[in-house]
Amino acid sequence: MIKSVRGTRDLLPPETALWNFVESAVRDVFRAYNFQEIRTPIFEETALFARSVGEETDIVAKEMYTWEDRGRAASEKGQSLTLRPEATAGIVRAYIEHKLGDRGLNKLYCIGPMFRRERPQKGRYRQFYQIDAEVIGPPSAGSESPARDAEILEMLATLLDRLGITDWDLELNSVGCANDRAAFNEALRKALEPVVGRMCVDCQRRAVTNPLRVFDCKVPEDQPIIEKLPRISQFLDEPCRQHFEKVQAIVQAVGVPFTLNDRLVRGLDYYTRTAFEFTHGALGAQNAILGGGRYDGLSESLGGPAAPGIGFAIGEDRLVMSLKESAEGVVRKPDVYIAPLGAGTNPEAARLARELRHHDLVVELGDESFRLKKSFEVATKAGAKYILIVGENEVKADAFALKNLATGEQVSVPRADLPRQIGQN
RNA sequence: GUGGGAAUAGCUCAACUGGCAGAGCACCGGACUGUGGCUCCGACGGUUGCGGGUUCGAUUCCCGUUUCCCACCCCA
Repeated sequence: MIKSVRGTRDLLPPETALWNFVESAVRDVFRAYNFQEIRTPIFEETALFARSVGEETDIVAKEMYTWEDRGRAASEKGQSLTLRPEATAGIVRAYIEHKLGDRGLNKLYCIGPMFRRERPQKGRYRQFYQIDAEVIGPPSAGSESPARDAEILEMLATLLDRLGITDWDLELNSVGCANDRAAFNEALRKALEPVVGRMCVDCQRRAVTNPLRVFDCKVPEDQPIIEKLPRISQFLDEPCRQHFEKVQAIVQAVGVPFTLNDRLVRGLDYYTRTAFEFTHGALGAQNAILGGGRYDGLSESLGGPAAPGIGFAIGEDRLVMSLKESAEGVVRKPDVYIAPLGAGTNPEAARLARELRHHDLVVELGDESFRLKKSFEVATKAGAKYILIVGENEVKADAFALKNLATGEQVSVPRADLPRQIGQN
């Protein structure tokens, strides 16, 4: 038997209703902030991700689905292509390619699948779904303003509340600009050198490969050492420091609670200044439900105009997972089950179904070969509110037996009154 | 990529130290010929993930492999 490949999965009903619920809430909320949808290809030239996400990141170094395309002629070599591991790079590429800044398209969102070749785990798949939004534009459009950072954060708080996720926590930090980070990294290496020998084996490795990750260490014995390490906040230059303070002031003013976390670092090369993460308990090691930050130099590094931006990605798989227990009854059950009864009643039943569906009712249609008992069982199992019996007597009278399956109340309803009768409650 | 756990009916899970592979739910039929849910009865359902080994005999023990889960790495 052929099965779905490692790290991929089928999304089945009724869970798909939950996905649609999430996505339509997202579209509603984003619309209120004047975001518009963009759909970019799910594969791009490999170079795009290498240059934006960063050659040295794990994503690019070992987690991408990359292949060599066929050339135009059989003998010709094709270009290297990659399934997108994240959305920002493609959106910024489209922004540059279509000069979206000149068209005033500064607020974009995208919902779709991403691909990373990681070891699968709960809430971590090789094809996973992200909801992504970006504010990007020329500095003259205010895209560099702390007001944009704050607007994004407030929008996310609104979205999570709207989805019924109440126990979230917003963690906020600034990772500064490139210069700040270089100075900080240097200081961090120096500070680690004399103490790293007393730390856990993981930290000893991190100190060499990725010193920033030392801050993620959970070993209790290491905490006193980590507490004394330099923080990025001490290395922010004056513009970055002011920017971050203004972001906090606005977020505070609109009443969105947050925690400063100067251990919060981002893995992708292009991030600058504001970095944030919304977390949610009960998701195991994958407690981050969404994350994002500013990427002021990304457009230029891809050969585009100056276009500061800030964006985020929501892990939709995890979001849906955290919604699962709380969200019941998202599926719309049939308003009515039509039960044709006896040979030759199918056509009349089909006519009735068509009429009722045109009235925006959800209609399930049985078959004249079913015994009435079976029709009742099927209707009940489907969760229909009403069952409509289309038998010989009814067709002759042009009035149909309509029974409320919850109350057991049954009445004869003239054809013309059916939509109104069924549409009630 | 590393370490650990798991895999048995559509679903959730049993099966003692190696001895006929089972239950609940679901599904289908009947009791009940144009009236559901409840109840009762019956039927269906399996290459025990896959491949090899040990054994008279393997769901059980061993080796390999695949997938899922947990934790790393990393990240949304």
